[in-house]
Amino acid sequence: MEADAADACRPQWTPLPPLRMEPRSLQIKDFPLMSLVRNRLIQLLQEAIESMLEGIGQQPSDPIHIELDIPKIAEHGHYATNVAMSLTRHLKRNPREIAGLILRSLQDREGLLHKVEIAGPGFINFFINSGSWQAIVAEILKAPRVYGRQDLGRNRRVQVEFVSANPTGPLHIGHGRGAATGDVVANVLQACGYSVQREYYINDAGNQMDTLGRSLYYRYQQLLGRQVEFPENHYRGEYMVDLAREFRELQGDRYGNRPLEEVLDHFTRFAADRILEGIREDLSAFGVCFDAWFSERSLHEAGAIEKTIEELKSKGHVYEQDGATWFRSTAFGDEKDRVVVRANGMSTYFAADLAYHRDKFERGFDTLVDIWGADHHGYVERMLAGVQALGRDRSDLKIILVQLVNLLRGGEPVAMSTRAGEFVTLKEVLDEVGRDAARFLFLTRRSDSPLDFDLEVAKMQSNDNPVYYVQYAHARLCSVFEVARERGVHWDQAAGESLAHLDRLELPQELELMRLLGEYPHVLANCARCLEAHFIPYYLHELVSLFHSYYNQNRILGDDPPLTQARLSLAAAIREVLRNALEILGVSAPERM
RNA sequence: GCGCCCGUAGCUCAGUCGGAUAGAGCGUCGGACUUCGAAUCCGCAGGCCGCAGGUUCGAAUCCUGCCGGGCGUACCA
Repeated sequence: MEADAADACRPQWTPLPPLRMEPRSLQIKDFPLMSLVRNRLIQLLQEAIESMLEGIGQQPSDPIHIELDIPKIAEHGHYATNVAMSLTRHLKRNPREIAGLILRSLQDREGLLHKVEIAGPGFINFFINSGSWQAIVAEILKAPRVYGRQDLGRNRRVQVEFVSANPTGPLHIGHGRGAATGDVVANVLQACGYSVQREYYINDAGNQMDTLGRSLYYRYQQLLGRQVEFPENHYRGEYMVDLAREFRELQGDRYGNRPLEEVLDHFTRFAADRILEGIREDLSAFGVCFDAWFSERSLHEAGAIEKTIEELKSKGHVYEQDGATWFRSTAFGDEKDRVVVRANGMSTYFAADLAYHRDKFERGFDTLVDIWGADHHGYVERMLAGVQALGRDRSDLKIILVQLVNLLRGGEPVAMSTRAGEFVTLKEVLDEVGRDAARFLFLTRRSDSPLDFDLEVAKMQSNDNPVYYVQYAHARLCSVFEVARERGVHWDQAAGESLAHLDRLELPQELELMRLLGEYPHVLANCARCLEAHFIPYYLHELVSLFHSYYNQNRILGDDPPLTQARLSLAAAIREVLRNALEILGVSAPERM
């Protein structure tokens, strides 16, 4: 069982090679694999603006942020920027005049640009040379596995903590969404040059653990035929009965006559361990692995909570009132101070959380990312207050709230009540719809937006299901190469890498496809900046949609050998980007389907 | 009551440090397989971006108020 879980945990695709770079000496020009055209253009603009400011005797004030938009209208160019307009205030000149000054200083030595113009209120529109787009294909073919990787993170250490479901029951579909989100955010951060650790926090302390142990104990008693009443607000799910059965098989009937107090610990441990094992298995099946599993109990055992409260006390952030110990979170913007030690001497869950986050920082992480269910949003402010009281910056902790999942079947809501123990587990969903569809659907929504998850749609193998739309494109591309081989057409990959024949790619759709391929690194960078995954599915949809359209109108394998070579190179580049992006999503890229 | 999030096409949703004429899927309707995969493509229709003000060259995006929905408001975990 243990070995199976570990195997399932191993990715079935080839893992990405580790990022090996010297973190210190990095310049933009060292990263040709970032958005090739986009980043080069931004660089040219930066230089132009600096020299323009110098020319008119202005200080290059705050770092100038250059935003490059893709205009909605083709006549406005491939890229457009509004820097001239955003500089009006500082330079006290009108935007079109500034745009003119910038263009005068712009030095396009390598011939990136075909045409530049000033338009509207002061936009600068750029038209890119076809050759620049074609170079993107060559770059992708040279290093497809690392395409999109970049060094935004400069190796800064980030920890992503996610799922962290209480070990009191199996994971349900909502946890699945959190798992997919956390996993992909971590993948993205890794791809963007952060050093990432994935951690699961196990709430294995507190009242709920006793409740868990008692729940098992009572179910066990019932199995032995005792008339015991199962208490309200205990864990009534069917899984608890299964667990009792399993307990009885392994441990026999000898606990039947033992009083609860004597054996509670034993029952609790058994239940928690077994449930946690199940959680691990479910996550493995979902393709989610953690680097570390952190036990709340270990904090208690190490006295970390007391130490944390001591530290807060020494910094003057803690006071006594009504017999309890309070953390003055209002000093950092929380609406109300929070109890850390109750009047009965027990510390609160929040106190453990403070200790936990203190521990994370002590382990050397520069930034912490917490992924929480949106029902915990009321805890965000106090946690941020805690981080600040511990001497860190508020921005060192990023809390991502993942909204709840509404489970539907054929448009009808599926009743889910945790209290009655009737909920749809992640495992059931995976068994029914499959891992690829589940992951993809979880990720096609902004995390802060509630998600309708329809089981019927999810398992539908048709155009209703976006995941197959994307995978189909990949399979189709593979099939093209298969057919080429059958016909004895040899694709000269080396030629593609060296740009040979690529100048034959000049159809508007081809240029647009190449432009999109070039945007991929920028999509990843956006995901890393916003800590959001959903841009990737949307990007994939756009890319694939354009490809399908192109494919239906043009033949890749034709009777013009150089053109065929060029199109095969383009097809290969698209396939590589699809594979690359799907891998980040944890979704397979099938060669056949 | 207070706090957070959300109101964009019939439905589900993108639009993320304010940009030019508002985007996609699904659904409706009509077309395209003798040709590299029709799980695909092409076309038509569909909008006071919840409402009202404000900020400015410019607002779906920022601010204020209201309306509607979700969640949270413990010396629970």
